[in-house]
Amino acid sequence: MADKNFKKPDTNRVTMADVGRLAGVTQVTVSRALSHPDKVSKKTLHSIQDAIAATGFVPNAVAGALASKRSKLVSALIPSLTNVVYTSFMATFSEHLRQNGYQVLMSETGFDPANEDALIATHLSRRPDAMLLTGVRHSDKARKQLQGAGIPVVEIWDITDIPIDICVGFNHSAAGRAVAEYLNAKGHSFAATITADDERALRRQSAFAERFSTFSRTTVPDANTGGIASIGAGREAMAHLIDQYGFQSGAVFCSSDLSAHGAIIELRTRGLKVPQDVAVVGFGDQDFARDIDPALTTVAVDRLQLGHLAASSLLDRLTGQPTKSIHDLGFEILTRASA
Amino acid sequence: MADKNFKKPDTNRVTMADVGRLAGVTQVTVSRALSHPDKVSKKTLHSIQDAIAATGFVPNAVAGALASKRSKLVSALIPSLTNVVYTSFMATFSEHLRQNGYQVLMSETGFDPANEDALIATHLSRRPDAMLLTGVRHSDKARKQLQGAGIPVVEIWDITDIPIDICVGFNHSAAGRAVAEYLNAKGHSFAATITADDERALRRQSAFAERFSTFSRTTVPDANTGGIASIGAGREAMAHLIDQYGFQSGAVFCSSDLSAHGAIIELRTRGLKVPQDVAVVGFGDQDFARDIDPALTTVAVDRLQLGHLAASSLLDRLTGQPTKSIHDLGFEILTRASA
DNA sequence: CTGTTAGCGCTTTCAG
DNA sequence: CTGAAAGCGCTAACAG
Repeated sequence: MADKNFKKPDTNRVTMADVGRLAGVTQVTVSRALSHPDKVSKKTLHSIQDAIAATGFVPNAVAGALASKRSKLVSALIPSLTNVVYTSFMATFSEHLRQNGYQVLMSETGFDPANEDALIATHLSRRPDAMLLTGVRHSDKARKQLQGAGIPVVEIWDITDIPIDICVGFNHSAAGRAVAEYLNAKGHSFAATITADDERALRRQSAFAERFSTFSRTTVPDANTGGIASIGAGREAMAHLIDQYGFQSGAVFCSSDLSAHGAIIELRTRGLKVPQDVAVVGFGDQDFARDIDPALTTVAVDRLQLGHLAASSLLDRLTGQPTKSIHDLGFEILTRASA
Repeated sequence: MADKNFKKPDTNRVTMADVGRLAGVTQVTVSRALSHPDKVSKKTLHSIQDAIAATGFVPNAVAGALASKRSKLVSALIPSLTNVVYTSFMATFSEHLRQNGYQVLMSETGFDPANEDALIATHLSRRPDAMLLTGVRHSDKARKQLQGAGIPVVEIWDITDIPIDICVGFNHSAAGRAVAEYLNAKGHSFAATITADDERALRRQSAFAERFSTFSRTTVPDANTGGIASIGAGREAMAHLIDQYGFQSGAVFCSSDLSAHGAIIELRTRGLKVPQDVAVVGFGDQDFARDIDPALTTVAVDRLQLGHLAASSLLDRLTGQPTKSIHDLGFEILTRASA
């Protein structure tokens, strides 16, 4: 809005035509030299390369994209930039795509679903060649827009029978149930949960609570940490469970390793022993999970695999290869000291 | 390379011309309705909006950028996507820019400086309206390319007298010295450091070591954690300090809150008390610093302010406002329980 | 192997 | 307030 409609101080931008002039060929030949060097004679190739070096030519990908209808851009919408769970995935994903000549345009959606539609439109205006979305719950409008764009779309971190195009993730309810079974097998008869305000985390929590209560016939109290999981939020939630529910023995299933870490700190500060008094299970298997004391029992998802699959299935679509559209990565409970 | 030169299945993309046809005006009027709605009559504005809704038109920002020479894109090169220190800054930065109609194209440079030049070129090919770089050490080639692009550039996390254009950060050597003085004032006569392989971290470390040794007349052993700071790396480094140097009392200055956290865990696991036996100082004031036990004494930089200033000074340049080119944010030692 | 000819879908003058 | 004309810098056929 504060847009001054300011015109860029026409930097003497070098074009392919300029390079061509210097090398004694037309602009088209320069274009060819760059994209199909084998279709150009060694001699002209050389003089073009010299001309490029001399002029400091940087190709204009904007013009290229307009002409070719391929932007070599992949849009990625993730809930949070500061959550390592998402960014570590993105690092793998981006790297894989970059190696194939694509750049990733990433935006944070936050945890407000309303935000997503607007962001999708903004991203589509850049004419990305493909798009990555987090989760499988998207508005009808979003689905329609994406279908209209006619580009490959991958939805990650969750699975569904009816993906927009491709999905790669795992079943969150199944994960919640598996943890309930694990803790029951360990002989726990009381359990609580610490959950962030995230749709998938809530699904794990409710599946956990439902299953666990079939074993213990007690209800499973939950402490919600709000939007973002953190060590601080985990401490607070644990404090709440202790103060409000007198929770001093049993097991706690946290929606994130971070809040689990916080819960452990709070328990120890109060003189409670982990896992003897309270067992703690995290989620995500972040890098620190094995390094804290006690080492954290948690649910692991192969994020590397996730990043690779998301990228390679898009790449397959982009190159016309056949691809599976539903990838269930599963998960694994890693037993460590905390539970 | 594996590029099949695959052509996009010509989705019947709606253009401004299509919208115009439906609304009974020319393409130009549609363009105006979108960018200068006040220059179009209420009536045509309405019929255009209806036509847009009916067709599901999404403007083509690629064509727009080519014609206007403004991409509304800002490139950002950061060392690591998984380091909260950088991403929390980016969240602020991106948000501020988005509110002004810009999108941020972010890439990870890693800690290998050689990578940067290639990435800068790739980014410049998208014709961003501005660029953000991390640190103030850049190759001559990079500087030249950036100057040739003629766009505003902001360098963050460090300061220099000769920024490419704008820099906003603080003096890392001064921070290192300040911590040395702080620990000396607390009466410590032995100190060690735990440092990641990061140019700025190394500068803090060497300034710290130099200053501290003028007080204590002992050398300051350093344990290098390699590329990325983490809790695990901090534990290992602390173990190394204890095992190799018999370091069981004194103070440790860590280049990151993460490694400091790891150091504390290692110390406690070995039965050493923090801060009674060993005092620990971190760097960065990450969100968890106040939440761990003992709460972490650390060096804080106002990341929010950093994000805002980086964005607003670019925006100032973009709108032709005068702007300071060197912003020294300073830093602050936050005294908590660990040192 | 190289050049010619047409656009890609917009924004920007300049007229009316 | 609206339209006509001219490109932005490149890629994609098609000739030669």
